[in-house]
Amino acid sequence: MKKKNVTISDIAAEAGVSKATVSRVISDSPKVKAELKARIQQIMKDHSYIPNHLAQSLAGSPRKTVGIVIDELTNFFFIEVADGFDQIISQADYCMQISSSKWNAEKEVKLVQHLISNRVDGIVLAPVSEESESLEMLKSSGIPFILINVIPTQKEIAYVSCDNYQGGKLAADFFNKLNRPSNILITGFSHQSLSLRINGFKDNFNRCDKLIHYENISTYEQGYEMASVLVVRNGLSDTKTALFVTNDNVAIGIITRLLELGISIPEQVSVIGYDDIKISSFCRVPLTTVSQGIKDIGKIAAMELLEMIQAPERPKPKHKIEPQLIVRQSAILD
Amino acid sequence: MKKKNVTISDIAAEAGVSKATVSRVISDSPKVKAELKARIQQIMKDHSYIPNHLAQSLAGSPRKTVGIVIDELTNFFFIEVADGFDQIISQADYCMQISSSKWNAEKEVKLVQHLISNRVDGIVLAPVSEESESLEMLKSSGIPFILINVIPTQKEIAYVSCDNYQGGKLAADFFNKLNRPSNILITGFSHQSLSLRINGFKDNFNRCDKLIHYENISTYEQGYEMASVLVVRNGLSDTKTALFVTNDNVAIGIITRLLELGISIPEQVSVIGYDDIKISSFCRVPLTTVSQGIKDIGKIAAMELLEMIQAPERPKPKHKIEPQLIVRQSAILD
DNA sequence: CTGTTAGCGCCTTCAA
DNA sequence: TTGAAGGCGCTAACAG
Repeated sequence: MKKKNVTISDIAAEAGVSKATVSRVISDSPKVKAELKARIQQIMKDHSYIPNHLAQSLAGSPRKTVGIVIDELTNFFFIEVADGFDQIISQADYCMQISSSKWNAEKEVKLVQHLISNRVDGIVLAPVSEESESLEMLKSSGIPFILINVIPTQKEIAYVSCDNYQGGKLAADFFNKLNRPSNILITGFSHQSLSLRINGFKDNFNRCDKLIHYENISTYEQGYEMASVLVVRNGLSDTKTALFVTNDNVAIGIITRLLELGISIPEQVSVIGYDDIKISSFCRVPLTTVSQGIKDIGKIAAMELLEMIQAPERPKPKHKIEPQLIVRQSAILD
Repeated sequence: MKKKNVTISDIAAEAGVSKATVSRVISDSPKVKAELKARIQQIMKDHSYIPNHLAQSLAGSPRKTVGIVIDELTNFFFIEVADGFDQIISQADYCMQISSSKWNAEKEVKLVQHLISNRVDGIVLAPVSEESESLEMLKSSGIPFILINVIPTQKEIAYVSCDNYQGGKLAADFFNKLNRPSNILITGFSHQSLSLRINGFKDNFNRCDKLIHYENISTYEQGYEMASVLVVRNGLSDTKTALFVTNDNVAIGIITRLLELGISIPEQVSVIGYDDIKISSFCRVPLTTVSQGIKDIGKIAAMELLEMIQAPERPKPKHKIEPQLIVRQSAILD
């Protein structure tokens, strides 16, 4: 005997009016006599009636909902982007739904499909790959969408992304000036944003022949552990070294461990990170890092998405955010 | 001339069959001739047809969606809970939607209402207050729900929460043994979980008369800044002090700053945190903290919620998780 | 195996 | 200012 959901008919019956009238009360239409309206509202309240939004949407009323699919929940980069996004979107009285693909292309497709089939008003996607299957689905769905953290290979797709190549170049320029005998590059999962950073770095660093490159280091913990390995394998205690770590989380993990091992930063080992997540400026050795204005990414994406929802036919907005090297303490020029 | 969404009728027409048949193909029913099925699937693919999930749900097919409302996105506690929750929930092939109330009761109500009106199958809520308005809505909605990070005052409400009073007591016991001349308590926003920790602490710490209490410190940054104040105002450099900080994020911020100021931890200042977020074990001075098994909270909530969705009539599950003091380095007994 | 007929809960003309 | 009727896209019995 599960409690049946109360519907518009129920409350219409109880009020002795038609469903249409109740519907008008729901949408706060001005053309219902005030007294009647009040009475109906009371009845709705008494029954804790909440309109079925699925039915409302099916029948044509606005969803007021947008979805955002990120790659990873436990990564401050994405969380900060989502947070910035939420700030704008909720001001406009939209609801935001986050979900995480966990860097899994299949899961991403599933989530995007779910969003589309739920007919949300707009979608923000941080795609696992720049040639994600999701893109075709998104395009043919007709739902406005924006990509983040990637520059789409196809034209006519909206995006907000850092100029990652340029970011890599900034780090390389700094490395060139730093001019350390030993130089190490530490990167994460394979992803367009990463390849560009790597290319930007390698194309501009003038001693790539001796560059050591470690891949697939993506988390704070992995960085922390990696640091010990680095010390042993690459003689960090003996040779003055520079580290370019393409993810702040990892960089902070590395620094934390290096300090524990008594290695001075930036004197003995200089570290440049990437992202400029919030804690980078607060950690033990404030991080010199390539900033991509994280909060902005979320906010810009939100504003543009809102625009696209209003006016879907406009040309697709494309934001390539200029990165900036923030010099703090983990790597400085003398 | 916006592209009209393709519907089940469209593809039925094109295939020259009835909507019912297409519907059967959608739900992968076995009783459609293989050949026909293949042909219809092809047509669906050609049109990038994605069924309208709103209509499906309205007509009775399962939503396969659950919602989780947390208080704060940029807080590892909630993110880790959500991540654990997601792990279980997605194995069961459900979609999870996260949203954040930002510690705002009104926004919480709005989000919960949104979830209910979207007729999700289940809801997890970290309520801003233990007497949240949301509870009534949730109860009368008939949708299974579980509260986290709070012990509801009403009976018959499912929850998964740490025994926060006990957590406070654990810290107090440790403080008693530590027996420092100066003792400071640093807490965050007003919330049941916090009051209990405070009570548990105060009821069991045997020198409360001299206890100094700072409130409303909730983030890493605030902790970082607070530390400088503490040093000046409470003479941390002169008097051996113990700090109980009811949030790891804050504790780490404080420690970071204290180290910068040349204060030794745990010798000069001992710090006990609360939550045992992931980075607590990896930070510069691994944190002694009260663990509430964060990942477990999410996972247990997920498993129970799934059960509740299957069998709504069963007694409501209630999990009071026993906290545990994890002694690492930031506070140790000699 | 496939088609027909009803709704699901709500909104939206169009009349009254 | 209110009501009646049709339809949104899909599923679920029943028939055939």
